[in-house]
Amino acid sequence: MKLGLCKISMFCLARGLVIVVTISEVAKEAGVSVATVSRVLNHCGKVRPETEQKVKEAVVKLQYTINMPARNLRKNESGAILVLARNFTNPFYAKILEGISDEANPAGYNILVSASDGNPKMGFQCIQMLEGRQVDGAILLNCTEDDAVWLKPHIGKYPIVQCCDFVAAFDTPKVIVDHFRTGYEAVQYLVSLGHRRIAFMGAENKHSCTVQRLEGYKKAIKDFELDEEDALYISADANYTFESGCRAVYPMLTGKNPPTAIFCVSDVLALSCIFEAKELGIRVPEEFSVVGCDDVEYARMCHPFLSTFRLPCYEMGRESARQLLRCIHRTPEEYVEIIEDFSLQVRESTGMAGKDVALAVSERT
Amino acid sequence: MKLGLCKISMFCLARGLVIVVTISEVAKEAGVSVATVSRVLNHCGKVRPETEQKVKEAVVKLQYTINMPARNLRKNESGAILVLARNFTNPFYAKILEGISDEANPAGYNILVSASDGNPKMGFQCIQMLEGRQVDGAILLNCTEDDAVWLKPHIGKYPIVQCCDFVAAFDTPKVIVDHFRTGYEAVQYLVSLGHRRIAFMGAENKHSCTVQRLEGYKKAIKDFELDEEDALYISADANYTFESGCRAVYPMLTGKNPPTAIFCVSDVLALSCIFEAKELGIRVPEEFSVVGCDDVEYARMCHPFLSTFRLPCYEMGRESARQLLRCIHRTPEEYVEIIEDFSLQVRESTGMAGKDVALAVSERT
DNA sequence: ACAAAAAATGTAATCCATTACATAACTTTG
DNA sequence: CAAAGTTATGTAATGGATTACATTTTTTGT
Repeated sequence: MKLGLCKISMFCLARGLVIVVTISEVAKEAGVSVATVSRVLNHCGKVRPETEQKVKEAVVKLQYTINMPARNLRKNESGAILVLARNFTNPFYAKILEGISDEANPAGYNILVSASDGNPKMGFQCIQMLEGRQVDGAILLNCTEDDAVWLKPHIGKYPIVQCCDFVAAFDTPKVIVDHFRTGYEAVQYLVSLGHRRIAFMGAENKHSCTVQRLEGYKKAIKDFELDEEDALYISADANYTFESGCRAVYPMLTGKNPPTAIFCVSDVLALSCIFEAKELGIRVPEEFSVVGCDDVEYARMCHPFLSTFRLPCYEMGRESARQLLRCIHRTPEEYVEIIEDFSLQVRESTGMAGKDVALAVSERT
Repeated sequence: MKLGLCKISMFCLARGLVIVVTISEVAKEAGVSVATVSRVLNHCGKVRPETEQKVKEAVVKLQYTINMPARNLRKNESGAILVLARNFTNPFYAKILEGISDEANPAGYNILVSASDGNPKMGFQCIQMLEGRQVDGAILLNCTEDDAVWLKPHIGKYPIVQCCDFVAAFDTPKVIVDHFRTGYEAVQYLVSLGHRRIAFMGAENKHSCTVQRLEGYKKAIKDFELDEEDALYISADANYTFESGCRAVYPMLTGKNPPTAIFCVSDVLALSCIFEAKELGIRVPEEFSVVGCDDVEYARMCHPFLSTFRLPCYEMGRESARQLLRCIHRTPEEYVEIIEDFSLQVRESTGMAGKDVALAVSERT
């Protein structure tokens, strides 16, 4: 780290000189009472147009701005909502966040973010901020059973929405996709291509998307009477990192009787499978098919383009915010479990089982 | 979108029943004055250990939590900082955000995020939140000349730090890398591999990283007496999208006398060049070398691994937060321009000019 | 044991906007 | 033109914590 040219910030001096203009000064300037000023500011109550004009002029002249903490105190609200996620480096969460912003900002709410990094301090933080009235509600992106300790006693007390990953038993609005179905349909799709040995890559966490997809996968394996072996379930680390995906899939690909296809609970993991397969000289999709989940933008940045489930992240974000605002404004709907649709994007990382057929297929698409 | 099982939220009912415990109730319970309770809560002033004990017990018994808006009003602070960026979908910004959080959270500050999407409402928002005392300071990730209108009159009035992209003329603390040098060194490096026709891919924005890299590039082109042609400068869209990168590089690669190397102002754009080259049957790096910027994790997810400049995003985030907190606490340092180091990660997307030599090199590494 | 110094605690003002209620000004109606 | 009804405006309480200053209690020194 290098230090640049010397520039002394005049900040200290300047800061002390800021004169704080309050509502009563505006009132004095306009020759009215504070109540009238407040009424103009809040567009409520009856004010004679000419009075309103005077007030507005005074506001401009004195460059008045509302002191939000004061208003918040009086109104007992904060005008902010909390978004709690494992991390925002994941483009998947970033997209949800975008949706939340687009819905909440126009409604006058600010977004506070907090990355829990998967550890349970999350609950403490969250409750802390709700109790401290720093936020009016929270959207949880990675709720798991582990959160019962802190969440259970507070459900119904504060506006909380579960988005994406969730725990069914917690009675909050939920905006989710049917993860079980993704697992089931992934297998179904691969079976339709002729695969019989299909692996599953999860992650070392209790996220519902991981857990339920595995269940869907297992159900499908049973239903279609496919090879059922513990060796076919592997796990990357809790954060779905590329390296952990490579490490997890390597022994499977080099062992005897490897699978001909795999379903991964995230795109990054799917990319790691494709990468590792290529490293080992295994052709994708001719010899090994890979299905991912999320449809991040990187899924189409190098060949083979990834076949993956597209989840409506942005829309889920918006819907979560919508639900949360309903709770905050005490107008929740009767239906609080909203299941968004997903769709399988068939691209280049999947093909028919058996090389020759596969080649023919991949050439056709 | 489908609606799930009917679950009526009991939220409405429960909410109304929350009894608000105030500091004076705690005082009464503990048999002391509010001042004493406050002193215990803030760990300031002298309080007899046994009194402190009584207060703490009362706090636990009544489940008291501080009303933050009230405290903030009195202390004239918000305990929050604003991070303004074009978007957080970009992993580059997400990483910076992570650094900011890790520094600011332990110091008791919450993080408010706002995606400006590159439009000038940004300034309005930012000033709005500072004036409204909703945040104690702001970190700007995409400051450009366009922001002068709103920013100039407020510099020194509010704690503001420029991170990453910046405008030199705005006298705020800056945490940056020397973008000019990245441009220069990219060319220098490519020249060392024997390249003489080197292109540059920028973006349709005024970000300093785009602008200054182009300047560094041009200077190097002059210094090394290389081919200097307008046709060698191309631009992707303002958001550095993959598709726009593909569109921009296509005519160049298919035109006559194409370059043998290109330097891109972002990794996603570099990946788009590699992609497009491969589509056209141009081998990377044997026939076409590509250098990126940012070193996002996707740079090493498929071959050829991208040669790129690694910027210390996380550390820049931390340092920005550190600087901002100094401003907020009125203890800015004498040096407010902090230049972080970058490093070129030489990987597989660059090679010697001329196929045979290039092959030899790529095999060696 | 008593004055002086130090420590602990309490009282009340303060931060600034909102809003219930009171009052004033203005219309309408018979 | 007065009474009743509307509409506009003002007064003062309120939200819940912090903190300067005042007062009480404890400790120290002789």
